[in-house]
Amino acid sequence: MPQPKCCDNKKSTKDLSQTVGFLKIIAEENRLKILCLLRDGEHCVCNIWPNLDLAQNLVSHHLKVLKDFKLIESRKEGLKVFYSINKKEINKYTNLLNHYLRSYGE
Amino acid sequence: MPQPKCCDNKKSTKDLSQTVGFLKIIAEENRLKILCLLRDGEHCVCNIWPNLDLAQNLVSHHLKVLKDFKLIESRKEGLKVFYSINKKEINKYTNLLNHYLRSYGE
DNA sequence: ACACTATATCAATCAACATTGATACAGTTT
DNA sequence: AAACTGTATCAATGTTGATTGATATAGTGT
Repeated sequence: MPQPKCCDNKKSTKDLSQTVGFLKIIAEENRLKILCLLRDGEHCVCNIWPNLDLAQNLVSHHLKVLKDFKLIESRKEGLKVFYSINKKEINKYTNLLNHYLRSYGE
Repeated sequence: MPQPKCCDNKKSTKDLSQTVGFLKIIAEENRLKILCLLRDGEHCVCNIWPNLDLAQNLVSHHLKVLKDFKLIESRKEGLKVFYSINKKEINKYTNLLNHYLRSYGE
């Protein structure tokens, strides 16, 4: 895979800023943990919440941040809301990021 | 590679928080750009600076943040200071991070 | 020693973002 | 319909971190 140029044109500038946007979202302990928790499939808030030493409304807030950025999706079932990973988006950003990190070689 | 557990023990808690620390460092446009610029080898500040639409002291500041976290190293030669990637550390954190991101599969 | 160049540091301000507390809403059970 | 449960929203506060402006330091050339 070609290495990204460093903002020497429009495309690479956009790539960098998208990547940084993604990084800002996941550079938060609780949010990264949420993503980690959702790896084995969808979970309702009532299941996520107890795993994060946080107030309920804060969990809700972080879920919203992740969802607004499309890293997760939600589905309502009765009173409960189930969240799951949006693999497509996560992979998109992971690939972008790997452009920047992977190529340092040994 | 085994997937990291989500803070259900001391080791995985430390991994997560180290990863988040790394993410916070690189989740800044200018810093990620600096890392990107340094991929083809070492550069002096006088070379990095013009690539970042920033004041000189700010470039210096971001370099310090990266260096304090050991993501880059520096070498002085006369008046100039040359910075380069600390591949070992970058790879360490990249691997940690990949534990969290890579495994979402297709 | 003096002027100059490259880089770093420091205090102050500003902006972004996480957290708190209170409250709202939607769906369920009685 | 009233009470309850699970989740979301909102305004206010607090904290972290980026930026600015001014100044310092270290090395170089005269």
